[in-house]
Amino acid sequence: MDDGSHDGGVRATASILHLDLDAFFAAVEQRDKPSLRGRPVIVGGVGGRGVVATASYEARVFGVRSAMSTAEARSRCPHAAFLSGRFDAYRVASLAVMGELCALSPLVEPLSLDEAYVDLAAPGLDLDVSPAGLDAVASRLKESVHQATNGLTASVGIASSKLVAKIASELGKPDGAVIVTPGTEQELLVPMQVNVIPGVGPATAERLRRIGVHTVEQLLHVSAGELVRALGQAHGTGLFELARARDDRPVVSQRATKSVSVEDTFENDLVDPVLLAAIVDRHARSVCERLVKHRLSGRTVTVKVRRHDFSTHTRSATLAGPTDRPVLVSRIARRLLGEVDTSGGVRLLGVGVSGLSDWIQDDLFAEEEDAADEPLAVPESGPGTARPRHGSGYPPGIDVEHDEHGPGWVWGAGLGRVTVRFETAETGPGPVRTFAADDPGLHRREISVPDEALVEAALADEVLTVDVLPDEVLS
DNA sequence: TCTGGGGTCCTAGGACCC
DNA sequence: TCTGGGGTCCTAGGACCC
Repeated sequence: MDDGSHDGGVRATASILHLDLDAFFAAVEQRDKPSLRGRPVIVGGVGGRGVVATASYEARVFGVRSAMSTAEARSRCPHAAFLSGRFDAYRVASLAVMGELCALSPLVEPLSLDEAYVDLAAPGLDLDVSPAGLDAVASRLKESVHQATNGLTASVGIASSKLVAKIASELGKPDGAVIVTPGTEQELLVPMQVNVIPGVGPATAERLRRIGVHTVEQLLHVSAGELVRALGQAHGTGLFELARARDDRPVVSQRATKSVSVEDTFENDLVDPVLLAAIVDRHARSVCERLVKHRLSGRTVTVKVRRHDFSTHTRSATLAGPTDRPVLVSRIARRLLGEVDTSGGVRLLGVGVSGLSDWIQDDLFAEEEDAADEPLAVPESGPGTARPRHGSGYPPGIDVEHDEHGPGWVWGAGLGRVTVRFETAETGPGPVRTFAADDPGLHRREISVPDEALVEAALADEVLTVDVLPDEVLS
């Protein structure tokens, strides 16, 4: 590759901007409630097991930091205002900020409610990236964020890479802007502690300390091989490059969601299995609500248990096809919970779904209504594309995940036959049967017929999935 | 005074297939 | 009869980020 840049793909111009709102949650509270201005404000969990999400600068003077337990924050700063947070308000403010960023460039990558990267050299954009030009960009942006949010301040870093832009915005805090001239990145990093590099947390810092590394300068003297030995392949080679300010990660605007989860830490440890199962149900419902809202479904259900001693355990199971059904997620999650010893008390309980698909059968139906004359496509994904339907008279105790495409889909596809595959989560694929597609009672009647796989599943209280597939897909 | 909730990515071992 | 190696999927745990 010969594009004039040989520094691990780092750009020749400072065209990546990182914006970070100052003490965001606390700043929104102070903005909306004048009596809090100039006072220490701490937003986070206010219960006995809460932690600090954001401390205002007035509270930081007393040593209060993010991720500190609220109990410790109270002892350090008893006169602070402790607030549990108003996420709707934070979301509104965040959207306003992201709007200003999108006005600056079409390529914006939000990292959280209060942080984002912006590509100042996005295709079609013709910004002045000279030092004077970047100064103007930064001050105009800070001003427009201030306006759009009714008074919030942000810090801005601009550099030739994500790594350095982020470190630069941190240096600018609060309410500042730091522009790093291309070519000077390395000298900026060298005197810093290794933990300024994003990805170097307490565990990595401790491993580095053990090989005598505290600063970036010292990190430069460690070979790639030695770093890989100490930190593993990905982290080792990654850190070797970052220490040299070599970072060619692009700004990526939309990243797909990989998982959805809900968890809850209890004021007191719970032991009652009935209560725990009820909480699993509640979490499963709320996870599925969010899946539906985002038009997603997922194949892998995970239960997370943090026990009285803070040890954390997960159990997961993967279905043949994706689901967004609370009863199914709940059923599996309950079973997984049963595999964990909870007799000593449970501190935290969570339910998550991953292995997400962005399609569900409802999408297909909706499209078909709009384009009824289009040939009906069979989803490439194969099994598990059918939308579940409730109350179809299955044998008691059997939960059917996938069932019955309905006439609009399978029959409209003009196929002569459909294939039904019986499958349980435990035993894998069961019998495969083919039916004439024009039998209107086919699914209901066949599924009601006692079938070995069905009976076994019912007796074992297992999850049953029935995939309805056109012949071509199955073969 | 013990350690939130929502995520992402990585590692390592085993199963399974070619 | 013995000996493989690579790729993919799944599971459990851990580090890290805001």
